[in-house]
Amino acid sequence: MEYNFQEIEARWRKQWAEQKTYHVEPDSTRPKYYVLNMFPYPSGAGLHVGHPLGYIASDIYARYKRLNGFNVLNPMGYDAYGLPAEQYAIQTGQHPAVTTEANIARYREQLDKIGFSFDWEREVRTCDPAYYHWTQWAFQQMFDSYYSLSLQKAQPIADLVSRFEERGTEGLQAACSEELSFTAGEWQAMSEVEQQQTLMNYRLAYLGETMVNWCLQLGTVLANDEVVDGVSERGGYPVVQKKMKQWCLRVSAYAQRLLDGLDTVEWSESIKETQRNWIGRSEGTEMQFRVAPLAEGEKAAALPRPESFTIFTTRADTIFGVTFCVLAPESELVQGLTTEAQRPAVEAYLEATKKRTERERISDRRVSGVFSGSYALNPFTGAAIPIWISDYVLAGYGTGAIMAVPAHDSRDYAFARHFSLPVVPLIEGADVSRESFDAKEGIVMNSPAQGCACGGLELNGLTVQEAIAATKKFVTAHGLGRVKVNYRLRDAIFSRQRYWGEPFPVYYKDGMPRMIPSECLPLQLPEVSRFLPTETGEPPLGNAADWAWDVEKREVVACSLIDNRTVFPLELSTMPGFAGSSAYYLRYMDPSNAAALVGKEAGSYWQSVDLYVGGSEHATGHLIYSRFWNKFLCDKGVSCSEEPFQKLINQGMIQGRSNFVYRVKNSNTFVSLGLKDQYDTTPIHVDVNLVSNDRLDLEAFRNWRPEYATAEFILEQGEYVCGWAVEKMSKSMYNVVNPDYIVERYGADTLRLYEMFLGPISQSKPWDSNGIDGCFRFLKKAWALCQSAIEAATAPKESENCPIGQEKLSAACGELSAACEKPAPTKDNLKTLHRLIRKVTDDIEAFSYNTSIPAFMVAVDEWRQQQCQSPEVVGRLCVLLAPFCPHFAEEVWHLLGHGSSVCDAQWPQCDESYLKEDSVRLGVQFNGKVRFSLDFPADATSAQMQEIAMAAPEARKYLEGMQVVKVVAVPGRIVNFVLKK
RNA sequence: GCGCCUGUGGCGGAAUUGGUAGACGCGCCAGACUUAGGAUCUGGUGUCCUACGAUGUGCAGGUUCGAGUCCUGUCAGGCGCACCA
Repeated sequence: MEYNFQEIEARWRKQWAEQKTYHVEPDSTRPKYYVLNMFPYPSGAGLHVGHPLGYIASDIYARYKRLNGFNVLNPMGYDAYGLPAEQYAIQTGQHPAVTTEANIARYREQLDKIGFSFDWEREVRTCDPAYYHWTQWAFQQMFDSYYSLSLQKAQPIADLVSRFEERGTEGLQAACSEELSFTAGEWQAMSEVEQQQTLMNYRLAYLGETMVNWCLQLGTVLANDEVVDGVSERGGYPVVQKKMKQWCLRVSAYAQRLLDGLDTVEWSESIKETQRNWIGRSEGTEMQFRVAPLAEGEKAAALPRPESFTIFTTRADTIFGVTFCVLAPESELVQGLTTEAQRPAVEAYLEATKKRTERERISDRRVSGVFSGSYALNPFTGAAIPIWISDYVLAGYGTGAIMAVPAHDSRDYAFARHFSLPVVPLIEGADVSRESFDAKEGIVMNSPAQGCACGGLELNGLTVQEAIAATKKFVTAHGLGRVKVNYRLRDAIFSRQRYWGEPFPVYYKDGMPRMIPSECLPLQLPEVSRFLPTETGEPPLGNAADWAWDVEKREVVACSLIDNRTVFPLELSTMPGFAGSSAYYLRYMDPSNAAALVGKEAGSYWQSVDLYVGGSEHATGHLIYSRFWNKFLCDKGVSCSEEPFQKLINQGMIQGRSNFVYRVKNSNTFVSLGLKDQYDTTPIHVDVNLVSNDRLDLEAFRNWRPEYATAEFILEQGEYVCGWAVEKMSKSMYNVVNPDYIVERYGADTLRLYEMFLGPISQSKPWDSNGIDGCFRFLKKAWALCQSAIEAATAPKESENCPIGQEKLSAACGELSAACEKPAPTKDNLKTLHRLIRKVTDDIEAFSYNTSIPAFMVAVDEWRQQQCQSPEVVGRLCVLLAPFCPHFAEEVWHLLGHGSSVCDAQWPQCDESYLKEDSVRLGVQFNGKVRFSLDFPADATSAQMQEIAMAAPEARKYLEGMQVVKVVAVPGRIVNFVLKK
């Protein structure tokens, strides 16, 4: 019987849906396993073949785990908030909710055709109020928390308030925007608004005046990871720095835990490294530099002149090579340290710097700066050194001030050379005449002799590493500064001036934000008259007629009712994309719980994601934010696990493989690839769906576009061969391959098999339809093998003609196969089987699916040669094949007479005894070169192998006249003789 | 500049601990069956040579009886960070 994949797949698709085969509930009698895919944004273009790559890989693992007795959670949902739907809305007026709904329907239809074992009853959508209820709730929890550095844990903000009432900031170790210092008395003397402003400094979700990445074209701010090379990741519009009041999340508080957690998870080294870079921990020293008194006749600026300032350095050992200091232009110290004489120059410089955008700063790295007029005193030597201002020092990192050591820092060096400042080398043998010596290695020299201002620190002769440690110790002991750890990781900006996102559950009273009561959540996204910013430049929610909060009625009311006594304006910005994706994996555990994000029972059963599959492009976005979010929820006792994703697999991107036809210039004639060099041609992208194995379907091409209806072709051997190139998969290059097309033509099982066969999951590779026939052929061969086994099992009763494909079939076949004698598997059959079991089991555990598919092909070929008709062997083949080709396996499983789904079968165990060979053929080498092979007993020892090899007639000609120096015999591998004349 | 990863036939890619490099698939070649084949089946296919044989995993060294695999250097490609002190 033919392998009718369309009929088979449709039937099981229906059956699985009706039987709810993939629905799961917590079950304390079985171990759990949680498999998760990064949920997709439902774009208007639908799925292309790249999307299912990761889904198939994780589905195989999910099914494999289930066959091994695990209770597997494998959910799917949609990251439904996002820019494209909103931009489409602006252009067409179509409400984003409508387009999103339509796109989701299309995605679902496409996903359903591929045979995933998703539990659709657990679907979540980030734009569903029942879902974003908990996004808003988490935000409020962060607002009501601060981070205690002594406990390394988020704590209720109320605890901080009572602490302030008792002791002020004394002894407080808390993550904050700015180090504050006040007494209990001072706290009590503050007005309520002042107290609220003070608390903002500590809240984990806070309103902050920060420099943000502002994108004018998108009309919104962007997080650091959404800006690439000074332009927006989405759209590529310019991004400028702007000071704005925005909601922020104090991600930086968790920097150390985010770093430490990386050592506990099974992620690829490269993605861990990317996160380590992004967190950017650097251990250094903060040192106080006193400011030198003004010289005679100098006039200070009007502003109060600081007595000292603090710098941050990782190279404390180079303190004796400091020849100047540099302040960031934005530093608060600049005003106070600028002398009257230098003021015009400094003002001019600050003005010029402000005008330069981030983009210009990156592209144009000319050395620039200005002298402040003031001098600092080296804390060790007391020497006076000039204080400069330059934009190569960043205000946002460290203290915004540095000590410059031109001999050992390339940026300081460039600056010193440009402004003719002295360079003092400190490392033996370092040549600093042309460039600085930046490496942290070598032996220190040139530190002053005993008896300098801070005598007792002797660095000469130490290695750099020793000198850093010695200096740190000295600095701490003498109160010159402190050891400090800095992180590059910034707080996440959490406001977006957009419509299609989660609204903030916040209203404003006296200019201070207040949370709406958590019982009133979710605060639903209002309707707006238009999706663009308002005329006054407010975010799109400014267009909503009903967007005010009535604190008495506890509901949303019309904006016209705002009186700032009982009715207040609501927040107009919305949350960014990463808000909704930060805790969705928790929601899948308990998707319909109305009382909590995730219930205690569900949470403690499912714990965390065991296997997470998705693209590596989220390394510094989603994968940082959701780890932060989870750690916070873990502190609050909501999440049960410190890390949300235990194992992470990054699937590579599938690129497009474009095809070209070559049009002879000024004609409608197209020449085949091999002959194109004989003509003057223009390559034209041709839709890859008109091409098969790089051969163009001429008829389809003529019908593709009206202008090609009369096309003429110059063929090679009767065929038109197309050129090809690997490019990004995109509509404009006509190289988008739609999975529906593959499913229609070859079936879902072939698609699944082929996507895995394409190469290692984590590698990026182009989609190439050329190989798909090989996988299709394999399934057809496997089908034929299975058919003969089914026939053998059911044939004896010729009178009852089994109508295959009918409903009653499985029951009927069950009786039949029990009644008749089944062909027993031969030893060879079983040998092939157990070798396959071993290989496939090992491969799945290692996510190396691309290598287990060849193993299936070889095994099926072997069985066909052995004329295997054993239902037992074929049955176990079905189970092995079930994760890869579920429809196929299910069909054969039923035809073999099994009543239940193959999904609930048991994964076969490998019987090692079948793998042992009686004898094994090994190469015999002389002087490292294989000369002949011999059969050895499989369990031969090294000594026995030597004996056999030396006695072999073939060996005589090599051993003659030679002296055996050494014999190496590796059982199971090789026998090697080392000979000498 | 710093960090991470990858280099194997015409192509995608295999190769436990160092042990007969190129599994499997595509493509190509030959044959069988066919009125026909973009169907099916069988055999062949790294390179050089008529053959014996030689040679071969980016390049150059090293360790070893033996290296795709280990070590050193180098080149190329990809990714991440990037004036982070």
